[in-house]
Amino acid sequence: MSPRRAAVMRDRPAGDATTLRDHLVAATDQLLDAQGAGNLTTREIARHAGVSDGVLYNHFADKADLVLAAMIRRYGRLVERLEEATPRSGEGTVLGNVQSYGWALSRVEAEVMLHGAALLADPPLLHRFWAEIHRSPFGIDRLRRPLRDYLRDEQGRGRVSADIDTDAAVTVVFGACAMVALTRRLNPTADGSELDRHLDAALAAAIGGFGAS
Amino acid sequence: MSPRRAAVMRDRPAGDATTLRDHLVAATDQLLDAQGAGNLTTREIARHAGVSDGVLYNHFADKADLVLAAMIRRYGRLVERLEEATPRSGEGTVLGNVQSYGWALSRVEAEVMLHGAALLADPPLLHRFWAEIHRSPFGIDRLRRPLRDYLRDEQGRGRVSADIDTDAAVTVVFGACAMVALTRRLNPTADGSELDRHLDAALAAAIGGFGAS
Amino acid sequence: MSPRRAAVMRDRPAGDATTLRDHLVAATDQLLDAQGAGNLTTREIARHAGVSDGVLYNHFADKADLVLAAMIRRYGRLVERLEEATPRSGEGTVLGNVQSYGWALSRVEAEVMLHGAALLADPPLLHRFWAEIHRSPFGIDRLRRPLRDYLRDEQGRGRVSADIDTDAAVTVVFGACAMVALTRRLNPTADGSELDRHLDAALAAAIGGFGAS
Amino acid sequence: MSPRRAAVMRDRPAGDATTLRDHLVAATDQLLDAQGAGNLTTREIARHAGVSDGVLYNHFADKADLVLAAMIRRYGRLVERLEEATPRSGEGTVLGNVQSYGWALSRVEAEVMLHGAALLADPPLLHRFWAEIHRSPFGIDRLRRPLRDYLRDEQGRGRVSADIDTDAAVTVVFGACAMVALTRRLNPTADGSELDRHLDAALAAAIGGFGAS
DNA sequence: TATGAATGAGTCTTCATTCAT
DNA sequence: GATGAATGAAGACTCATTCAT
Repeated sequence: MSPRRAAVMRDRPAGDATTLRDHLVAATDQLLDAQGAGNLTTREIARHAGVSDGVLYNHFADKADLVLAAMIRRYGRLVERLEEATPRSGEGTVLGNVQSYGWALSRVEAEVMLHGAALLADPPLLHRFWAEIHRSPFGIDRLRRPLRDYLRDEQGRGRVSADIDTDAAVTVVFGACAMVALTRRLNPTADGSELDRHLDAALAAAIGGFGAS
Repeated sequence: MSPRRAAVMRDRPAGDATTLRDHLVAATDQLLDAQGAGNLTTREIARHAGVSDGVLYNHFADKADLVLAAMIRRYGRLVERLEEATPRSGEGTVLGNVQSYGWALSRVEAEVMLHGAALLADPPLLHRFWAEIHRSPFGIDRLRRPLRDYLRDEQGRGRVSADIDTDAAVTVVFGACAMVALTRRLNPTADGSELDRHLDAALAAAIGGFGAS
Repeated sequence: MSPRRAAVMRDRPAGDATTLRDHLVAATDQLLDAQGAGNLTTREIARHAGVSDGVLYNHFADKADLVLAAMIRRYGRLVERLEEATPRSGEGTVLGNVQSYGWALSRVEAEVMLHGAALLADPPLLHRFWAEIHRSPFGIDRLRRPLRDYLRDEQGRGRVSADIDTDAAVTVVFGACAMVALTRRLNPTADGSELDRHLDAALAAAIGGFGAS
Repeated sequence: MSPRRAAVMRDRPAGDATTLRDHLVAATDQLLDAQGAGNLTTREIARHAGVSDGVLYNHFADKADLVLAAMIRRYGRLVERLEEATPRSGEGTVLGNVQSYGWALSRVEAEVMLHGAALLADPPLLHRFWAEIHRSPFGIDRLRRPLRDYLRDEQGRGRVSADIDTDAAVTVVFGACAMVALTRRLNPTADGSELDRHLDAALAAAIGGFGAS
């Protein structure tokens, strides 16, 4: 005599432990991707998830709570994607490694930018997101850690200056990639490969240094 | 002979040529600052400007038109503020110059970020903003030009590597400053001077280069 | 299992299958009658129907859609009422039959006139109404058909001239009745029975012919 | 030291006695023709008249007052147009005379119908119109009088049955023409000449009579 | 627990009317 | 009297949230 399951959940294979809550988060995540956070109605989410308008409130305090969960899920996915792109120290050249990591990073940033913008535009939601992120292991720092660790490893191998503040270097790389990502967002019609070359040049400038020796 | 002026404008000193249109833009600008663009209603704007609900439509096609005007005004102010911070080539050290410019830039970016986010979250508005911006001299490039020109001047003096792509270098500086600005936005309670030191370190890393010689 | 019903519908007897949609159409129909279509607000409809302002949009695309449904309902009722008044050929006299049908017709026309006016004043609505009407069997022709069939039957019996265009005759009868209906509408205080006599005279003139034999 | 004249009125030739009031009525009349009475704003009227938004209230109690004046003017024009079409008794045939008058009448009715509809849809305005019309010589009866007088003249000549109620006959003719006018309005794409033939047939049926002799 | 229609506060926008100039 | 910007009361419609079933 278990409680009623939503229609969508009833058709799932027996072993599937996906809860309706997860299902809602996943559906919201997809819609977030498709149309940004601004024009997202609870009705659309319910429709897209194949459930009734009201269930949402059985699993989340309010709409913001659901959107928040979806954004966190999205953040988690992006972190994983980024971790896969982490270069291995000692292989290739440092510049090549950072550049290829930069390409992946820039794409992740372009993707995160839209949702980050929605967050920035909604301070209370941002605050909740921020608090939630820092509860998970490493917090926001987990995003930066792979590159920092890589740079430190290369310092150990003598391929990166020993007297460099690796945290500062990470900021430089993340920043350059973010600038290119922003340009990509602002100019959707821009030549993508030209932006890639610009990013390569920027990372080369940072790694080589601008200062006259 | 002439129609009446809005109640708010009537109390102004005789010489004040501020139009109600300007007044509305200024009021919107202030509210934008105080609460972001997402939760901004026409009624709030009218109330804050001290005028009736409908005036807005005597001066602007619609709400978006007013918000756009306010954002452009804000953008113009920021550009000017930034131009004042442009370093003079040949004086001090390149690193010191870029760092002090970076502090100003980072603050400008922190300020622009909130409204840029609203823009990013509202594609049609972004499109109109973008078109409007590029109609003014230099367009968005005007933001980057002062630093690029400075770096080129220093190249001429032999204080910046001749083989550096100055556009790429600008991207690196803007990016690092933007990262710090973002952190500032995300952590309003963070220690500002620590962020300043981090920015100095990042710019030093970029200018000096990370790569082991 | 099922969602709740509107407060108004909850008090209905168990067997009552009236939907809220029907209830809204009926309420609109009544208001249309009471105050014409020009000054009809969605709030008034909701208030008069005893429901909240927003329900309307759960059942209709927009206000026009609801008003249209109400008008079509009204049109259907009138058509039925008119069909009941159709004379039987062979009985009484042709003049008497047409006159008594004319009385009914004139009253129907007086009633339809107000809403027809609203329709005429709102071309897009008129267009939708027109399209909708023609989807139902017979379309607008269904209104004219009973009288035309009656006249044809009488032609068969030799009680109406064989060389008469029955469609033209229908136009004459409908027109005379409409003129009287209009007068009724314009002079709400006029003596109704005098108008009835005038209508009788008009139909007598048409059936007898004006021309000197 | 006469009062200020509106800009539009200043350019008129010296002898032109047209008042601003008349000018406003004429402008409204034109707009009424172009876009019906429903979507008519005071701003549009003022713009079209080339005057300021506010003058209207120096010459009329409110918008309805102005629209009313325009409708009365329009009514007067139509009456005149119709009077010009009055047939002369004794000439041609009665049927031919009534048919050619009918064509003119039907066109006048088609034109009046749209504004009449607006009137019917706005009872208070209708009431004022009605009162105003009856203040002018003959009132609404002036519209019917020419045809009635013609029929009476023909009765005198023995070309129309002496025992016909000419008022009733006028109702029949006006009605048939109105039906055709309505069809014209409802089916803007309909074949005009087919409608003309239908009207001819209807008038022939009425004048000849339907009843088997 | 799921359902989905009902709720009603809130949004942008229009427009007749007013009134200082 | 003329001007035209200011006024503010509606209007249609949206949508997060509730709740009887």
